[in-house]
Amino acid sequence: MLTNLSDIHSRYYNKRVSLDLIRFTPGGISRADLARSLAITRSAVTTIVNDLIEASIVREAEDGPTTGGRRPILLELNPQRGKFVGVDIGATHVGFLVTDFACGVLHEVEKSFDISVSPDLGLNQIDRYLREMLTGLSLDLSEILVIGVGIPGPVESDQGLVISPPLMPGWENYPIRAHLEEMWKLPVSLNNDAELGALGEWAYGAGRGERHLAYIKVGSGIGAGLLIDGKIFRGATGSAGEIGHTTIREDGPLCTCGNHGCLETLAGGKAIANRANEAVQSGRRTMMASIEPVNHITARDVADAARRGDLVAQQIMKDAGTYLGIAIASLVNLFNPNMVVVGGGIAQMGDLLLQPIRQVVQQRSLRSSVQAVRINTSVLGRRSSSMGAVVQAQNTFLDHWTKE
Amino acid sequence: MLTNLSDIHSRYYNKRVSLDLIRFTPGGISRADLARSLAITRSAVTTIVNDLIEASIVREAEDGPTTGGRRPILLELNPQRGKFVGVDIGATHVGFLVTDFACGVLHEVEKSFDISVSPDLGLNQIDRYLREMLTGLSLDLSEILVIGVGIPGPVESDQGLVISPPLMPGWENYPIRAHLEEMWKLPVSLNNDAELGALGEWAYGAGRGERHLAYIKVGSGIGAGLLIDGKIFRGATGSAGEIGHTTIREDGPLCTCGNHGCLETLAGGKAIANRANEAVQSGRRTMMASIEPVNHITARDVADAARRGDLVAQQIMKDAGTYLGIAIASLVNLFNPNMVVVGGGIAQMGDLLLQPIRQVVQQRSLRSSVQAVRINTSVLGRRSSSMGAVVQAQNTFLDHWTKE
DNA sequence: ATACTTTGTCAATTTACTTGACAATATGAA
DNA sequence: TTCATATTGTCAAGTAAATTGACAAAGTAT
Repeated sequence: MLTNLSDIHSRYYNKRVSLDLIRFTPGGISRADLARSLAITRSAVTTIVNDLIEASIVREAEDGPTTGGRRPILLELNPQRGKFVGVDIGATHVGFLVTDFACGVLHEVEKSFDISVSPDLGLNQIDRYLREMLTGLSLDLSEILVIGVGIPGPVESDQGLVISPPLMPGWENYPIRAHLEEMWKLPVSLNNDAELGALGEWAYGAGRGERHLAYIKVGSGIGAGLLIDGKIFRGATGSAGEIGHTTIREDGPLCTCGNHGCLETLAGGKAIANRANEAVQSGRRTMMASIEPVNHITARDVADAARRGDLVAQQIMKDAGTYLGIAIASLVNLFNPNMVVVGGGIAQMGDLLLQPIRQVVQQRSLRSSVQAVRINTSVLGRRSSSMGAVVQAQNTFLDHWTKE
Repeated sequence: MLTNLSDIHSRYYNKRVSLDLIRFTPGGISRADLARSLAITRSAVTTIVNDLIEASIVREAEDGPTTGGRRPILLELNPQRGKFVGVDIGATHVGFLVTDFACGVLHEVEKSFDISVSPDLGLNQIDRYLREMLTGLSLDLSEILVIGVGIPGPVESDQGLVISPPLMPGWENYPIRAHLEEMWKLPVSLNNDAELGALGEWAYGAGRGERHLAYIKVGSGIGAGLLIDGKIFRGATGSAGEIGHTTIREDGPLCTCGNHGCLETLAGGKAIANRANEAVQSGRRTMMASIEPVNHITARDVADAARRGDLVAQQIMKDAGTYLGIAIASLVNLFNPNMVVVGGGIAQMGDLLLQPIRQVVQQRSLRSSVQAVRINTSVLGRRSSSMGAVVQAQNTFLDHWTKE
């Protein structure tokens, strides 16, 4: 996050960064600490913080631990300043999160969804889900400050649309953000779901405060979100981190993108399901053989079986982990992150998946990069992207507020 | 380059960015343009520029092209403000560049060097080369403002040393920068050579002004330098861009790093030489068979033969290009750069190398990323790293000056 | 000529920050 | 307890980097 001057005018920089430090410093931060972090005097911080308190954005919390002098007064966001909504649009589901101003979760819903319908139909469906949820909470749309939205394709963030998304071909160049802002009469921030997962885990999950973080989202597809200095890195056209279509085995299965042996065809949710169905059909001894209807085993079934000790399922997960490891090893070599967070549905597997990943990375990556990187599964689980969407919504609000 | 506020105090930010805009805007920049870029008023720019002119850092150049009103006065660096030296330490050679304050080249030398000697001996050798060169130019060390140094290993830039460098094992944790500053009584900036190549090509070469740039240096080893928003990206431990040890073929040749089939063993200078020697030994028809002594064909010999139409040599170069393409395709997917510059000795091959690279990237990378990326060979040639070293030296000087 | 633009500068004002002081708390030693 | 020392937070006065609003200088278009 830590704000960039290309976005914010230099005049308001210290005010904006103070807000970020208050938002993301674990255990809160005092005025004196702010002064040290910003390299300005305590007096200057006093006037900045007075501004923030007067605008009801920040409030004083309890006193902090002493260090041999007067106790510091810790500062925190004022949860009552307003509400945010985060929407995580997936290929088959859409998740909603309602939070207070400090990102405290007030409500959470997940609904089924089909990304392959037209954008018009899809966004109207999402609109109905959202209004239904808010009605149930006795909330009006106008009480929401900003809505953050995540979507499984490369986002061109200036224009608020997706460009050449492999998973959602019909949505190309559709003005998603403009449509939503028109529909809801609210500011909307639109981002790629893996980017948001990275942001969510960085802010409140497994990667709190890590400088450079990569979040690998393994769902139907596979994508990575990259955070550099706590800021989302999008690349030239918003498709940085699209590792799902990296070739891992040239003689591998055919992918929807036209190539053979993409990571997605080897370690994605569908790939895992396919391999399980093949195993059952070829008559191997596995508890997955009893799953009905025949040939409809899902990735989730494989994960369940693996957890219950099924050797065939475990081998499938281990293979998927190895393929993921190959891609992550090359990411670690190129990007040298402080942390890699593995998320998406598959991440619930925990060590069964992490162990082969860690092993391959250890073997294939440069020593100095391996020593620096922590590899773990997501802490927020299916919430990471919608949580990231809320953080981006909060960002949008604070950016706008700071400018005036 | 474009300066980051984490390095520079917010008070001096506009002054520092003005300098960068004056340095790197092709065709110069006027006060009015500065005001627009910085989003401050022309009055404010006037006082900033007056400061810079009074310090002899900037001067007024000729008038710019009119746009229907008074002609703008273009600003440029004052070449006479002082001199910089750039040093590019390679595995087998060391290159020196002496420039004026505006990075205009005054002198250039390349000497043979052996990185496998101890750091003490190596740095003393470099010291002798430098003093010899300056004597020849009737220059005293004290007339140099800053010396920029590039080195073929991952640099920990705070401490000014290399960590676990595959190419220069004896140098690990040796305080290189401290030693040089002590020896020369001058400020020294130490960076990885591929990073500097990227910076050099970005500032004055094939990638002028590109937002996100990757520079691939193919020499004895293979490394990449990454520029994000015109700033060097080092990663957590300074080893971002170390793609030489990415596994390309698991059944490939053994690498010095202990793994099999690293990119370096397939497309590096040594790999190319090895394949040529093998071809000659196996009796294939090639003009390289006449090279003496037997079994001592170098990568340069292969390049020469390929350029003169030798089919065996051309096939070897094409294969190397294909392997490089595989690594670059995965870099393009992950990093989504605006431009990839291929440099190092091998880059002189031009299209013979670029064609297979472009073809593989086209085939293996995401469409939206491929459309955005330009792939070209270096313009500065063997100068790119030493030029980048000078740019970093200039950076160091300007950072320091701005703070006081 | 006249109207219209754009660039660069000046004096007066605003504002973000510093300086230097001081009160309010805390710890630790005599 | 009492005193020295340290840290946090605030206040009034001063500094300096910006703004505002004016204007001259230098160009183009009609």
